[in-house]
Amino acid sequence: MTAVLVIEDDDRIRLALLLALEDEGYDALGAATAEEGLRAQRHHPADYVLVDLMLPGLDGFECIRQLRRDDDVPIVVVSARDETDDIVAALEAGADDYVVKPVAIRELTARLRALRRRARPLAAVSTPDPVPAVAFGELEISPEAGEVRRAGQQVTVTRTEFRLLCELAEHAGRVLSRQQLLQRVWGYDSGDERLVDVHVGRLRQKIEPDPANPRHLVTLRGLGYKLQR
Amino acid sequence: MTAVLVIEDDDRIRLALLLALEDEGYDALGAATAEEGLRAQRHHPADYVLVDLMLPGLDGFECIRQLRRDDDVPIVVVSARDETDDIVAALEAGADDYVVKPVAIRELTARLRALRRRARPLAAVSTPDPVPAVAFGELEISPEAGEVRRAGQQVTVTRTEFRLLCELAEHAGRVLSRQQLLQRVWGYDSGDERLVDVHVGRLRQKIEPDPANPRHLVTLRGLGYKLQR
DNA sequence: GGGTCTATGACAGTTGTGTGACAAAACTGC
DNA sequence: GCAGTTTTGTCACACAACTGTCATAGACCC
Repeated sequence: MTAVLVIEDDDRIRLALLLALEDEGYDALGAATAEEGLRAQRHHPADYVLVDLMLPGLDGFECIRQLRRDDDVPIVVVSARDETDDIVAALEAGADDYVVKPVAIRELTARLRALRRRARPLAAVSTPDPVPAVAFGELEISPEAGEVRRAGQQVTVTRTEFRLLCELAEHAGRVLSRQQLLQRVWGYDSGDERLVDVHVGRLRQKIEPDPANPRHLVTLRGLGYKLQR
Repeated sequence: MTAVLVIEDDDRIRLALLLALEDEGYDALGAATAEEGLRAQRHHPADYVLVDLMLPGLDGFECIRQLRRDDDVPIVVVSARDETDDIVAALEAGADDYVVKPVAIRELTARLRALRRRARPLAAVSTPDPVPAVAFGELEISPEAGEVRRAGQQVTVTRTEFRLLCELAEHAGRVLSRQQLLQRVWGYDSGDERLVDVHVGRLRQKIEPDPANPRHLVTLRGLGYKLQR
């Protein structure tokens, strides 16, 4: 599950945020001070950090700088102050986004998802030999690791589906005919083209937000299939 | 230099943004409509795109979706509307950030810099080779991608329409008789010439701004059809 | 104004695509 | 090897999209 750390000294606001985030399906954790938050993040790294600016002791700016020193986690400032100076300073300190309280939980989670799309896949940073991942907006394909993620969520695809997806990804934006796919994915020189349809259908069930209206794995009638962002 | 594309229909706001961005050392380019912006980005990709939501013709949301389809460029919405629904919809459509007008230029550039930190180094790997397209004035025909775009906006044409269009484009500026088209597009040595009319009509519905007064796909009475700029 | 040419809406036949059901094949743990 | 599970390929059918024909109305030319 996706974990969020909320660093906010006001108990009521922190609690409200935590509850709202949990309602949205996040695993939310709170900290009342910067020090506490930094410690928590060091020991149990969350996937996102929300941080207030006005904190007792170490303030938000410093908290962001310290977080950034050894963590690439997306940081969103949630502050009551709507001053350009604060916004600029927070972003310069290393924050990724800045929203002004009170903020609708839907906006907040939408911003988290937007950040998720940009967040570096962990592997690319921490693995000495980076896995050549391919990203298509919400879709991430790691051919080496043999895994596929949609909006950060890992989805399990079968080997055939994976090969099919890779083949399409390799020629992203271009149409591949059913014949070409049969050839490249299955190694068949001829065969029933319906086979491709079926596997495309199954793949859509797994990687499309709305499989009935595919946005990435699209059909080009009479031509074949194409993968696009 | 870092290039920014500003898609905003209000001339004064666009100009103000462009000047301010240039002051900050960016190479700023403006577009008054989504269509114009999409075309600009396709031909001269900028490093960032700022886009308004309320645009004449194609609106901002659709513009974002189309940009995202084959571009990983950071997109920031600059809108007068401060509604949660708009913010969520824009972010879901693929925007990376959303700021409310009027916005301090310092905040905007700070947000751009924050986005740059996140800009996917993977982009180079994941961005597919640009799909070759034949440009024809406002029209772009791309056999590889199996698509046709008018003013940057994708239009779906059927296979027959596509072949017909290609045939006309190949002999752009010259008249092709119905017989010639029947021969080349359909492979018929003889047949009802009305068939060509019908398909030309359907094609016009899709690619002409005003299908009743065709400007590109014109009739030459008694001779045939011609594609012109 | 009459003849010719063109545009277009309606329609039915055809083709292409999506999908659920099912059985064969491959894999798994024992 | 065996029983249970997952994956794969085949098939049939329903549905959607496309195509070509036709009829009608309108545009154009002399």
